[in-house]
Amino acid sequence: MKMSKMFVQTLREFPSDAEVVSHKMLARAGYIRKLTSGVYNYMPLMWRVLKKVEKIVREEMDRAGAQELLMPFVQPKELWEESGRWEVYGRELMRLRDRHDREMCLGPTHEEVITSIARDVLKSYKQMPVNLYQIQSKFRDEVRPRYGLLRGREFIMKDAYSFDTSEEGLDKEYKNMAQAYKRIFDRCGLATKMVQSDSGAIGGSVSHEFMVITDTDAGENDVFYCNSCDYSANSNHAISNLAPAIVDGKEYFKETKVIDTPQTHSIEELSKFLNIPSTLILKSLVYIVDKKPVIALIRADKTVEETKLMNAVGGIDIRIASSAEIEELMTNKGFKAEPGFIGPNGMEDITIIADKTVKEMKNFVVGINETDKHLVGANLEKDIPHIETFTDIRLVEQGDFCPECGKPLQVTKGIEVGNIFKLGTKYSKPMNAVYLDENGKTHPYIMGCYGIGISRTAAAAVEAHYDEHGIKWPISIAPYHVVIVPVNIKDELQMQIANEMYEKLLSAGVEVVLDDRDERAGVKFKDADLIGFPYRITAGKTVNDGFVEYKIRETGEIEKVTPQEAVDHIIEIVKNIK
RNA sequence: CGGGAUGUAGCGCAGCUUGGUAGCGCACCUCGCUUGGGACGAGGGGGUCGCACGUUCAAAUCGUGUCAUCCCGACCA
Repeated sequence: MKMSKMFVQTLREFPSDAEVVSHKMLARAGYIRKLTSGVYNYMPLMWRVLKKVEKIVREEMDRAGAQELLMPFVQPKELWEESGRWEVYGRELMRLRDRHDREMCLGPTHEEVITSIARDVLKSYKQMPVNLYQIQSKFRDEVRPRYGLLRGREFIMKDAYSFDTSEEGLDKEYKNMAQAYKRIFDRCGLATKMVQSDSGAIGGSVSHEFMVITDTDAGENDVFYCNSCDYSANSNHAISNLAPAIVDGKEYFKETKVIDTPQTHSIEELSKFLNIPSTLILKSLVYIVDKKPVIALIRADKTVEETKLMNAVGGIDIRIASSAEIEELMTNKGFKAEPGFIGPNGMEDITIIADKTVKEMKNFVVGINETDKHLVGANLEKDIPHIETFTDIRLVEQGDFCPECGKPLQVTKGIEVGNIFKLGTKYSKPMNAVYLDENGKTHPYIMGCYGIGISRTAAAAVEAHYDEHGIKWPISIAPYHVVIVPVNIKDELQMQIANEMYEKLLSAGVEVVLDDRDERAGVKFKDADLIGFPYRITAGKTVNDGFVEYKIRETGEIEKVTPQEAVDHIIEIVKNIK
C-alpha cells in the first residue's frame, strides 16, 4: 500500500469528545469516525484490524470444533415472547415496526434465533453435541454509550451456542471454549484473566468473563483475584472470608433497650456517638428492585453488592432508593422518621434480605424507624425474628481473604472482552426446543453460550499497547506489519532502495506500507508512531553507505542494517506470527 | 432516567457580556522554498453560527422552545 493513496486522515489533536486512550488514539489516527452516539464508522485501517481479530477467532473456533453460520440482524417479536425476554429485556432492546406494523427488534444477542433453528433441525441425540457461532454486528441501546469502541451501541461480536444432551457434555464444551478463548486472546497479544462472574440478563447458572487487565481507566469492572491460588472473580460475583471482627456487643450493651442517639444520621456518626466499632451496627438499606422496595441488612462496616442483592430477590432491575422514597416507605408503615433511622421492624411485608454477616451479630445496634433513637443490645431471634433470607450480598474489599486459600485478595480494573455461560435449559425449555433420546423420549437441549466482543477486543488491545506517541499494535492484529519511510522522496537513491524493499516485502506476502508522500520526515515519523506500525524501515542519508534504519515500535529499539537484512528480518518475523 | 456542561468550516477553538458584512490555528487546493521527529512564505476554496419561533431597522450574540453531543451515577461483548 502506498501511503499517498491510503484513505486515512490523521489529526493533529485528540477529538474533544474522546475520554479513554483507545477512543482518543483510534479517532486521532484515523481508524474510526463517529456517525452518531455509540455508533462508529470503521475506516480502512480499523477494518483491517477487525478482520484480523475475526480471523483469529474463526481459526480458533473452527479448531475447537464449532461451525460458523450467520443469523439475521432483525428478529421478530414472537420469538422473544416465547423466551419471555420481550418483556424482560427492557429498553436496551432496540424495537421497531415494519410496514405491516409487526414488531421486530435489532439483535442484541441470538439465543432465541439459534434455539428456533435448533429445534427445527436438531431432532436426535445422535446430532449432538454441536456448537454454532457467528460473527456479526449487534445492537444494544445502551443507556449511556461511552468510551468509543469499548461501549458502543452497535458493535461486532462473535457469539457461539452449544447444544448437548447432558450436563457432562456441557461441562466439556465449556472447558473447550475456555481453552479456545485463552488461545484467541493470547494470539491477539492480550493478557487476560478468566474470572467468575454473575450471569446477568442472559441467564444461566455458571459463567466466567475474560478480562483484559490494563493500567488505564477504561476498565469498567473490578476484578478480585488471589496471588496464591487461581481464584479470581468479578466484583459482582466475588466472595471472601473476613478478618475476625467484634460482632458481639455484650461488653457495650448489657441489656436490650431503646436509647437516644441524637444527630446520628450516618453509621459514622452513630459509631462515634456510641463509641463502638461499626461492626456492632446493623445497617438497613432500601433498594428499589423492579419498582418495589426491598430492605437489605448488612453489618455496617460492609457494602452491599447490588447485583448479588438483585439476584437474591430474583429481580432484573435495581437501584438505591432516594431519601424521599425511604420516608414514603416508613410513612406507609405508620412511622414518621428521618431516613437515617430506618430499621427492619414493622416492615414485615416488605422483602428483607440479610447478608450472612448479620447472622454472626449479637447484642448489636439497629434503627427502629424513630428519629434520634436506636435499639441497642439487639439480637436476631428475639428482636428481629421475621428475617428469613440470609445470603451473601456483600461487596468484597481488597484485603479480604480468598475463599479458596485464605490469602489476602487483590483488586484491579478489567475490560471484559469475552464471556462464557452455562445456560442449561433456560431457553430450550420455554421455547420447547427438544430432541429425542435413545428411548424416544423428549428432552430440552442443555445449552451454553460464548461471546467475544470483536470490536471491544481491538479497542482493549490499544488500551494495553500504547505510549504518548500513539498505538503499539501487537503484530498479529496490526493493520500492516511494517512501514517503509524514504526520508526524501526526491532523493533518487533513497526512493530506489525504498521501492526495492517494498517490492521484495510485497512479493513475500508481507503487509507493507510505503510512505511515498512528499512530506518532511517528521510528519511521516509522527504518523507512523500514531498509526502504530509494529516495524519501521527508514531509508535516509545512510543509504549512501548502504544502510537503512530498522526500528521496533514496541521497544523503540533502532538498528542500522542493510536493506536486504531489514527485508529478511521482517519476512522472518511475519512468518512466525501465530 | 437523575445531576453537570457544550453545540460556530473536516479537527481544535475565539467571537456572545455591550446586537451592526463570521474569525484564528491545523487540515485541504496552487506556487515558491524546504526535506531525519508534525518547517516557512504568498495566494485560494470551504460555514443557512444545531434547529424552530420570538424581540429588533438589524440576531452567532437577547428570549422561549426543541434537538443533538459529551461528562458523573445505575447496565453490558
